[in-house]
Amino acid sequence: MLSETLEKELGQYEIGAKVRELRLNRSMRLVELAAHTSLSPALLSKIERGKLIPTLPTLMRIALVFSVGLEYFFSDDRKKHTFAVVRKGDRRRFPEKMDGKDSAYNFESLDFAALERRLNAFWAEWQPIEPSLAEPHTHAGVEFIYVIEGKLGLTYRNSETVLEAGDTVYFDATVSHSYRRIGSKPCNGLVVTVA
Amino acid sequence: MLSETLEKELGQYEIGAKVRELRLNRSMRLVELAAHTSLSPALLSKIERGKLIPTLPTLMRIALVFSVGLEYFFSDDRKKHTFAVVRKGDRRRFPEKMDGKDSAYNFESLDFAALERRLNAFWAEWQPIEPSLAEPHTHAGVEFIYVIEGKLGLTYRNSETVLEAGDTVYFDATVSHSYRRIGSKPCNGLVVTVA
DNA sequence: AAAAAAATATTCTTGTAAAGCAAATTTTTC
DNA sequence: GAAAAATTTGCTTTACAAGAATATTTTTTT
Repeated sequence: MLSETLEKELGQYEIGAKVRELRLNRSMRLVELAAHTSLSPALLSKIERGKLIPTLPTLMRIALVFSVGLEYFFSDDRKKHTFAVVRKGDRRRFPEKMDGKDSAYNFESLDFAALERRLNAFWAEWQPIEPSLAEPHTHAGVEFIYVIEGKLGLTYRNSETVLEAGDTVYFDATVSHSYRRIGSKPCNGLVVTVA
Repeated sequence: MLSETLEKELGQYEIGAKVRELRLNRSMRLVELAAHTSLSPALLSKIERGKLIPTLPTLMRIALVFSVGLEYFFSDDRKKHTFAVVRKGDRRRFPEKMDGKDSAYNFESLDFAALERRLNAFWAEWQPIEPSLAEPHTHAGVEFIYVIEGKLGLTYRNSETVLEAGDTVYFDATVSHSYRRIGSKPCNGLVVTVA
């Protein structure tokens, strides 16, 4: 029998639902898909209803009919991307304030709440702090920074890079990184992450 | 037996190679991975060498050990994301110039040439033009724009949205879109695309 | 450099669950 | 409401993934 958590982990992908969606989008019958894949309608029915986990060769046959890669079944790219505007004054600002004292960064989320969370953007304002207080952090995906004004120190892995207005940096965010404002002039810019 | 083309199609993903890479990156032995997954070293050996196609539950067990999703094995995201800085003065500018007259946009690529082309960023400067000359275009993925200064008109599908300094917009780039500068003051901003 | 140890690979066997078949049920059409 | 079409369910078969044991290769040790 399949372990409890394992079944749940696999379930999240909704492989069957995706197959059914692909098929119905082309108003194809089970028998037709069966013919194209050399599989039985019964099998396809079970797969679509999540009653059975297909083998990879079987899933590959299905993928070939619909001209999708196997990654289709293991990611959530059935994105309904629309169109979203965030006005300068409508940005959600955070953090609120950390027990009285100001925090090192102020971020304003350019928040595309309704959308798939693949791309996240922030307008950021960096406050002057002790370098030691700049907490290194790590997260999934890649990060991209554009400095609009001021001077920003970015510590990546061990060494610090100084970025000035108009400079850009791109890096793997799974490696620990931290930033700090350098100098007395205001420092802000754009932070974009893609997970 | 497995069909010829089917085997080839599955082979492209190099599932085994990815498993081995994950394991060796953590200098883990087959026996250790076997212990963590409750699978036999022999089985893992076969999988890594492509001698056997694992079932999805088996692959899921492996994925869980390395904290990756199953999509890891079906896409080419074994990204060698390093760390890249583009200085303000080092941007590659384009277009050069279109037969004498200036073009509607000037883009400066914040070019991460060596990296996987998932995220592309540009610094853009929009010139004043006749609305009719703003060619609508379309490309894969999503697009994100942050207006640094000036007033930008973005036509999406049919209607135009006016963006001012600090405003942001995000949209599905597979829908036709075009931009134009509004007013006499300079207009520029950041354009980020994720394909 | 040889021997010992460790790690990986191969072979053969077995058990499980995917895949098929055929009958039953549900849904659609006339 | 009957007939037809499409899908689902239960049962059976069978392919092949997974394991155990053995062999080979690689690495380490003295």
